[in-house]
Amino acid sequence: MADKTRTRELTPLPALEQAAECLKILAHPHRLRIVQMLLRGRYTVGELAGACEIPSHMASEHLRLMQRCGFLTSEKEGRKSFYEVAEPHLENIMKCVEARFDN
Amino acid sequence: MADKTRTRELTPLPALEQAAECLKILAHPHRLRIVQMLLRGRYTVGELAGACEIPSHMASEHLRLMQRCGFLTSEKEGRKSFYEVAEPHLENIMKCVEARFDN
DNA sequence: TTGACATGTCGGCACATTCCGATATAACAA
DNA sequence: TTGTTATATCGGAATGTGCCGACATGTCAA
Repeated sequence: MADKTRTRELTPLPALEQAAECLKILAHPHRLRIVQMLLRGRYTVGELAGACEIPSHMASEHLRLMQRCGFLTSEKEGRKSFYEVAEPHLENIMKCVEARFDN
Repeated sequence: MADKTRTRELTPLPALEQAAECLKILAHPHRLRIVQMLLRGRYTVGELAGACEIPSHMASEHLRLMQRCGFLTSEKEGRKSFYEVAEPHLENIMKCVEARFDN
């Protein structure tokens, strides 16, 4: 085991296929903004839609997509739905994105 | 400036659009493997194609795509082309992916 | 009840992406 | 030269995604 950096095993292809699917879901400006907001708190569909400047039924579709793949969870309160982050690794990936693209 | 964690500015939408384009390019199992290998060394099209188990002309297309967006650079040596990583942030993002999807 | 509001779902058009065969170019060997 | 190897590029078929209008559901207020 001379040089761990060079000889470390490669991630198996099936795992990379999973990773690619998750990245594809994240790879959308409105979904990135939604995740960024939800990492800071709990928001309704309408609030997230407003922040993305899109109609709320489209925010609802993005949220459904991210809920189906385990990124988010939701809770109904009256006629509002509050969403929050369910996948803890989103924070790290978002930090990478911010480190590269903020300012 | 009470709570930096909650009140930190959101990344502006144009920056998130750029981020989404980069993530979309990364969001492919063969391209992830290529990046993972190139983070460990310098490889030819044929070597990368072999590792991905795809024909080399398809590896060539993935490499061209990642070169156009600034992820990679290439150098010709005889009839071979060696590729290497040009965007330093790829290492961080790849670490996030490995932390979540390895094993 | 009626009406407004918040969210969710459906159908379809437009566009992008993936994959592949075929072909092109350029380097090397015989 | 001819043939082989390594890489790159083109065109098209199949598939996927984003976006939008329209509609459905459920909640609250008057």
